[in-house]
Amino acid sequence: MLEPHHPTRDQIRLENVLAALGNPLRMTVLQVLAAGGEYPCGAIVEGVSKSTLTHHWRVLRESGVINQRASGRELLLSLRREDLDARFPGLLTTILAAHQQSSS
Amino acid sequence: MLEPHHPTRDQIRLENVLAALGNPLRMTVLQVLAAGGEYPCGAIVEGVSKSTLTHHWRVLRESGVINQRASGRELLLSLRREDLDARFPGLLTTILAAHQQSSS
DNA sequence: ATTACTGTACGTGGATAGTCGTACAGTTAA
DNA sequence: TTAACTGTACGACTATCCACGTACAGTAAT
Repeated sequence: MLEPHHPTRDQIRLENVLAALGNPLRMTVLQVLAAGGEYPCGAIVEGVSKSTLTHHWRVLRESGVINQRASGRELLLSLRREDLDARFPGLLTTILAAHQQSSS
Repeated sequence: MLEPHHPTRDQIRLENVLAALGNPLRMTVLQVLAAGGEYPCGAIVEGVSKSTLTHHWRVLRESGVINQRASGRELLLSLRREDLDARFPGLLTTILAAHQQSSS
């Protein structure tokens, strides 16, 4: 399977990250991936069609939030925590904490 | 002039805040207001029509980012820093720092 | 009262977002 | 080699976003 395009660390733009996370489905994905590890595309969100998920993977990938790595017939998703922490220190941690706050 | 509707502190939703700031014009507004104080609508951004600005003021207001207060024939805009800091500790500071990082 | 000023409301048009179904490419298993 | 599985590509459709011009309401100044 072809490796999709990812922005380099320096190409990650704050506005794209915020816009990507300004969506409930994608915020949920962030929360799942924040625990660490890799997940195939189909193992994160339920009740949404495959083509809809593909759309959201693209938004998250092109904004620099996630990485997609081919493995067999799966694409494994993971959070680009090191890159995001290096580019915008504290941002991810603060957003995740705010989301916990918000959903309680 | 009629006071427009603002969400209460508890009604502020993280996703709305992130979506509001995931736009270059509105991020610029945040940066201006972050210095503190109140500004009339027409004194923040140039080169955009009044009706376009009204649209962005609504997005920022309804997401809970800004306050609009009537004063004479002006509406004074200010950042809802206390409310945002109370609701999402550190979020605003981190985003502003990230924006400085991003624009350099 | 009349005029000027500040900003919103409303309608419009083009662009983008979000959803889906179908079709297809690549990989693995039978 | 066939069949099943994972996910993307593409096109369609609806809804929302973003920008604008025009019209109007409220306030202040003349």
